[in-house]
Amino acid sequence: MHYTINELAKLAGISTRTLRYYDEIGLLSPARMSSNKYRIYGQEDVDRLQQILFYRELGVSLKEIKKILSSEYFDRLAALEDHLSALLVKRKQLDLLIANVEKTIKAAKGEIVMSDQEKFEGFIKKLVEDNEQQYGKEARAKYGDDAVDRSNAKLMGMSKEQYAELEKLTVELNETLKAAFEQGDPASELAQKACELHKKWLCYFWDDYSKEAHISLAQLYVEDPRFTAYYDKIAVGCAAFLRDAVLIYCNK
Amino acid sequence: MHYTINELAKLAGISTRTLRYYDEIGLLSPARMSSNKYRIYGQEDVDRLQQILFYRELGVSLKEIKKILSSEYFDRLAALEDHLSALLVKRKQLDLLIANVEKTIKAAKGEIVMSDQEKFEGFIKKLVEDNEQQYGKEARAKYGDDAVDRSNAKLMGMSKEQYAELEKLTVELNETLKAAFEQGDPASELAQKACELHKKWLCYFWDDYSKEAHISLAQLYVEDPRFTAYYDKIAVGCAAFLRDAVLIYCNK
DNA sequence: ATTGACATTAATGTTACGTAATAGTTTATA
DNA sequence: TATAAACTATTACGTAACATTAATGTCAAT
Repeated sequence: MHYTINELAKLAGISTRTLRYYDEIGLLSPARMSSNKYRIYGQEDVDRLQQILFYRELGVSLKEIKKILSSEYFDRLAALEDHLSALLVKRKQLDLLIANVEKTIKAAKGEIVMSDQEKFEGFIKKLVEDNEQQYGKEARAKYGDDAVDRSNAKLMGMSKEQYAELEKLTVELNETLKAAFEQGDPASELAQKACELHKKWLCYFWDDYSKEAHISLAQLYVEDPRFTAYYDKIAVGCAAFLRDAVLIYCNK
Repeated sequence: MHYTINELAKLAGISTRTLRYYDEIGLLSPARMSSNKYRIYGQEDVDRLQQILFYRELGVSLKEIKKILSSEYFDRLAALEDHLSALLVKRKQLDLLIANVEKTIKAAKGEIVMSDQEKFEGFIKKLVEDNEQQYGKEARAKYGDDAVDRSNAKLMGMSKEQYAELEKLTVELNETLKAAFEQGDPASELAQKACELHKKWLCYFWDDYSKEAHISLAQLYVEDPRFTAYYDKIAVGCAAFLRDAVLIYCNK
C-alpha cells in the first residue's frame, strides 16, 4: 500500500504542510520519491506516523518523539516518565499562577477600595431607584437613564491622572471619615470635612450634584447592605455616621 | 532619577536584551535617548516596567500587557478575569494530558493491557519476523502484511465489553502463570492451564491460531528482551518457564 | 593610548507548523 | 487535443519572547 502526501494527510487528519515539515526535520521521510519528485509513503511510514501522532497527543515535542522512536522499548517508557514529571512541574507552576491571578483579582475587587464598573453601575442604579422613591417621577426624569449614561461615560472617559486623583481622594475621604467617626460627633469639623470630601468624590460620578441626591445617597448607605458593608469595613456603624453627618452638612 | 539600560536591567532583574525588545515592540520606550543614542529611563519607565513584570508573572502575554496598561482600571480587571479563565482552560487540558500519559505509562508497564496499536504492531511484527526465521518465505505469506492488518482490524473493532474481558483474561493468565511458576513444574496441571489461557488470550489477536505459531511466540518471549521483561515482571525466569510449558502443551 | 566595560544595531535560532507565492505535473473535462 | 482543475514541489515569511552572536561604537580609568 502506498500513499501520496495528500492521501496520507487525510488518512491521518493532518496537513500536508505537517508531513513536509516532518520530512524536513527527518522525523518521517517517505519510503521513496516518485520520478516526478512526489513523496510516496509506504505502510511503514503510516505506522510510524501513527506512533508520532500518538506521542504528539501526549504533548511530547517532535524532537523527543524522534529520539523515542529510534530507541528501544524501555527508553520509550523512561521517556514517557520523564515527560510526565515535566508535565507535573508545569501543572504546579500553572496552579501557582492561577492562585496568584485569583488573589490579584480578589485584591483588586474588594480588599482594596472597589472601583469595579459593576459596582458603580449598581451604585448609580440604586441611586436612581432611591431618588424615584423619594422624589417620584420628576426625579426620575432628572436622574433617569440619561444620568446613568452620562455617569458611565464620565467614568469611562477618565484619564489615568484623573483616576489616580480619584484614588487619592478615596483614601483621603476614608481616612477623614474614620477619624471623624472615632471622635463620635457628626457635626464636628472633621465630620463636615468628610462630607465635603464625599461631595467632591461624588462629583466624579455625577455631573449635576444636588443636596437632595446627596442626602438620599447617604440614606442608601445605611439601607443597602452592599454599601453598609463597604463603609462598615472602615468602622462598624460608619455608614450611619456618615448619613448623620451628611444630613447636617446639607441642611447647614 | 534616571537609569541606563544596564542599571534598569539590574534593578529589575532582567536582561538588557529584554529591555531593548520591549522598546522595539513599543511596550516600554525610554524617556529619552542621550546624545550618544543610549537609552535613558526615567521614574515613570521604572513604574511602568514594574507593572509589566507584574502582569508578566501572571502569565499575561506582552501583547495583552500592552493593551492592559493603555486602558483604564476596569478594563484591567476584566482582562485579568479573562486571563484567569484562559488559565483555567489550560489547566483542564493539562490535567487531561497528564491523565493520558499516566494511563499510557501504566499500560506500557503492563498493569493494563495495552490497546495501543503500537504495542501490538510491534508484537505481531516480531512474530512475523520470527516466523520468517523459523519457517521461511512460506510462513511469511501466511503471517504477512495481511495478517497484521487483520490483527489490527480485530483490535480496533473490539467493543468496550470485549476489551474488558481481555483485561480480565490477562489478569487471570498472569496470576495462573505466576502460581504455576512458583510450583516449578512446566508440565503441571496449573502450568498447562496457563498455556490454555495463553492460547485463549492469543486468539484475541490472531484469527488463525496454530501450535507452531504458539511455540515460536513462546520462544520469542525468551529471546526478545521486550517480552522477557514483561514476563519477568511477573516472576524472574517466567518467560522461559512459559516457553517450556507451551512446548509441552503444544506437543501433547 | 590602551584596556575593559558598556552601548548600539542586525541577524539568526528556538517550536511546530500556517500561509502565501510561484512553478511544474497529473488528471478531468470540453 | 487543448485547457482547466487539482495536485505536487520549493521557498520563505510569520508566529512569541526573547537568547545569542557578531560587528561596531562610546566611555571611564589606567
